[in-house]
Amino acid sequence: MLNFSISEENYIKTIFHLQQEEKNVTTNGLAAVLQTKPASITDMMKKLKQKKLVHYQPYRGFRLTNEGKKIALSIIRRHRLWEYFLSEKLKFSWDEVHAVAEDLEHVSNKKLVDKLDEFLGFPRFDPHGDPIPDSQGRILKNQQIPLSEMPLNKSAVVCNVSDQSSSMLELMDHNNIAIGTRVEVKKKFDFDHSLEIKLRQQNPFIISDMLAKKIFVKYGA
Amino acid sequence: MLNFSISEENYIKTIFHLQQEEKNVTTNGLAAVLQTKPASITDMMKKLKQKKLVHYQPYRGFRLTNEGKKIALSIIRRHRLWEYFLSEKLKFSWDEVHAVAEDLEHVSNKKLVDKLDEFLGFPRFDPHGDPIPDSQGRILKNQQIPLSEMPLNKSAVVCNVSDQSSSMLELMDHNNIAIGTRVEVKKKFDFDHSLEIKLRQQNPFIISDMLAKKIFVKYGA
DNA sequence: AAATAAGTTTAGGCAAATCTAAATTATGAA
DNA sequence: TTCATAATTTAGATTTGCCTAAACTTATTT
Repeated sequence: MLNFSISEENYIKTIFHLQQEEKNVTTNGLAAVLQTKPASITDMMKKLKQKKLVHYQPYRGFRLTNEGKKIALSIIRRHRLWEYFLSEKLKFSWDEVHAVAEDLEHVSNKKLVDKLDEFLGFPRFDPHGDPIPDSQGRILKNQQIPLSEMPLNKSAVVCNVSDQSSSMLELMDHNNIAIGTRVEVKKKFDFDHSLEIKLRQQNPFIISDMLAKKIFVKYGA
Repeated sequence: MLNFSISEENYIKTIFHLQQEEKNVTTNGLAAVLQTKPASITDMMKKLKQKKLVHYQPYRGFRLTNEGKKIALSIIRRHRLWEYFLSEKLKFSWDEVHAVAEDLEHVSNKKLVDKLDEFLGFPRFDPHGDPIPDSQGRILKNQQIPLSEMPLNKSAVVCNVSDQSSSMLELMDHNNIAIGTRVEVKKKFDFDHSLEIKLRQQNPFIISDMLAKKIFVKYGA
């Protein structure tokens, strides 16, 4: 596997995430996420197409090739292993790890990454609950469901948050919800789809549908 | 302290090391070490002068300003902390850590570096025996002497190796000499200044003057 | 089906970091 | 002191990644 620039890696990684949602990734869509201009996207797509990392026809959007996906997974592996390290070993709070890992993920020495994995005890989920690809790029699927889809009175644990904006994190923090928090849905309101939830040792309180859709939980654990 | 490009950081760090030896660093000298062309050095010196990181007059060589030295020390701090981490925690062999740390050192997040320092227990020497600057840029001086200058029959510990070429490392490895190895000089030969040395549980053997000048030891420890 | 709006690409430029080749400055030997 | 050589700088290109503005394609609306 060849070496890629930081810029190329950021494009590849972001396309990977975007194409989980939509069939094809669009120029404007990617530009918005990468905080850059559509023209820059087109330039890079030409380059990545030439390197056979994306399928791309002008005006038709793009997707990663299998080779592109492999590379994306190796970048995501690095990112999430560093997040785990920062959280578990350096005691960063879980909302700080992402930004720091954005830099560390571009150090692409394979031996470093594999030894880090070993040092951490081969964790398969990062502090946000996202799966960490193994050295072959394989990921375990954990069947997470959004809080909004939970049945009433069944206990589960928060394992993933699909929005890492600071406004989101602020709200989570204010409500004392974090990765690992045990939660139960007590009631659902038809009017605005808001939910009443209960955390351990706390009185129930109400959260919006919008928030509940972004908090993912897993039974057990 | 502002942010610098990877390229700028490599120039600053290398000038710092070179100016320990010589009064002024030269264009050709720096070009040789950085594996680049003299013209590139001149370009960068103009930029670093403008940023007040080097004293530079055309044709007269250059040195770091105090500000430049501060930045150099922070880069060296990162480099050596990562070396320590790689060696101590990830079990890299001591001749592998340098190359990997070359990449990690450019992640300049201050909180990351300070937390890493804390996680490692605030070590003050890296696996090569070089001092690690603290968060204020202060370094402990350890009085190392080259093996070639040791008195006879006095025991000391290898703590530094001033040449990290693979040919050097190969020779060290072949002779079972590593950082931390306890060593004693048994005899010095006037003819070619070669030395007979003895390691723990081994028969004495002879090494060249050239090698002995590059291996540094410290008493005690 | 044509017109318009939205999305995308092209063309041309800029800054960083590098290069080669030519010009300039310094140095030390005769 | 002058001159040849070595060291350094300048001038002009190149590559990467980004930009703006203009041109073009696609999709939508009437």
